[in-house]
Amino acid sequence: MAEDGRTGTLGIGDVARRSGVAVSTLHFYERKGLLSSTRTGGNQRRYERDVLRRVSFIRLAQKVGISLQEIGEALSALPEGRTPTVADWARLSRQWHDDLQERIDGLTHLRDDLLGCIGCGCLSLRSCALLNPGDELGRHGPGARRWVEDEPGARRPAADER
Amino acid sequence: MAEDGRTGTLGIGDVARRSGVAVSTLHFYERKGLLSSTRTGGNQRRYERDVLRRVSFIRLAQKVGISLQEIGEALSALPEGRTPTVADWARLSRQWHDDLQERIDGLTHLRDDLLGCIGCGCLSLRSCALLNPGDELGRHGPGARRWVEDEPGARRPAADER
DNA sequence: CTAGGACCTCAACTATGGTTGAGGTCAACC
DNA sequence: GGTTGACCTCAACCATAGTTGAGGTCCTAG
Repeated sequence: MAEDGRTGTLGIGDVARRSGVAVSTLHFYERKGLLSSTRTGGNQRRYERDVLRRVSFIRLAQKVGISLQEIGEALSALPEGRTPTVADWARLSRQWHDDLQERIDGLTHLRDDLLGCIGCGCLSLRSCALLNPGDELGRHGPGARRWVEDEPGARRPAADER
Repeated sequence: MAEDGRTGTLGIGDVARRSGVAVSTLHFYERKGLLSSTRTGGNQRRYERDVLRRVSFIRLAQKVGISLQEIGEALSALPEGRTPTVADWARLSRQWHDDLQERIDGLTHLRDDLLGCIGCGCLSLRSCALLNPGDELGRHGPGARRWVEDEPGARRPAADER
């Protein structure tokens, strides 16, 4: 379908072409509650133009490393029943901005530690700051909880010590 | 098993406790070729002490956002048949450091764009730098290829235009 | 009025990074 | 020498983020 000049609505193919995401991805986002559409009598999706902004926002947030679930929660916090305003988007993006800043700080910290710590081989030492994580980025499960030395002669923890 | 004082080798439980990763994860890493072990007569794994360094390195690299596959490639590029030296680790970590710096640069760029671009609502404009991606972080498939305006009155591309 | 492209649903499949459980063996302590 | 905890394999399962394909319908242009 080409864009409907009268109603200003878009078919899914239009949205895919104009947003750069695959039709299957739009279906997927809709299943996940990130997008919504109305249907024609023939059961085909019609989108309001604001869907393009939503899709842009989703892709952008993903780049920043935010999961679809979190994105969905943020989007669903938008005022219901009306097209989000610039102010709505700005509020959300400020939140993303802060998250982003945190991630940058975490990575920067990690980078500095990497130079000072692994670079010198102390990856093997229990005192290593990197390996006793502040866990800036530890988003994969409980993750690393404890790291000890593996050099002979250094103090060894008792077997039952955590 | 507690650590073997005579041979200096470690059982999988020791490695798990001391590295902070689950036994199942060590199995998994071994299946993926990231770790290796010898076996006792009773088919139980025995690890050299250097495995702790490898595990630390793997977890660290993951934090930096490197996939297990890439980590495996880097590890397999280590000189064969000998325990990696501090210099080997340093070479690898320098590579990670550079990757990390790139990611930081990308995120920083994104953060600045976020303030200047979404913050002002121009997410909807085709000229938006963010939405015509340099794709610093676009690691999810072909990803966004094209983003256009969705405001009435602006130029609209022909239907067959990409 | 018919051909063909666009669209529909649903199920299955991909890859990553693991975890969980069943069923069985090993080994160390009493 | 038996009990118990640590270990083994293998298969199945979880979540995330989608993609692919089968089988069928819609709709628009010629």
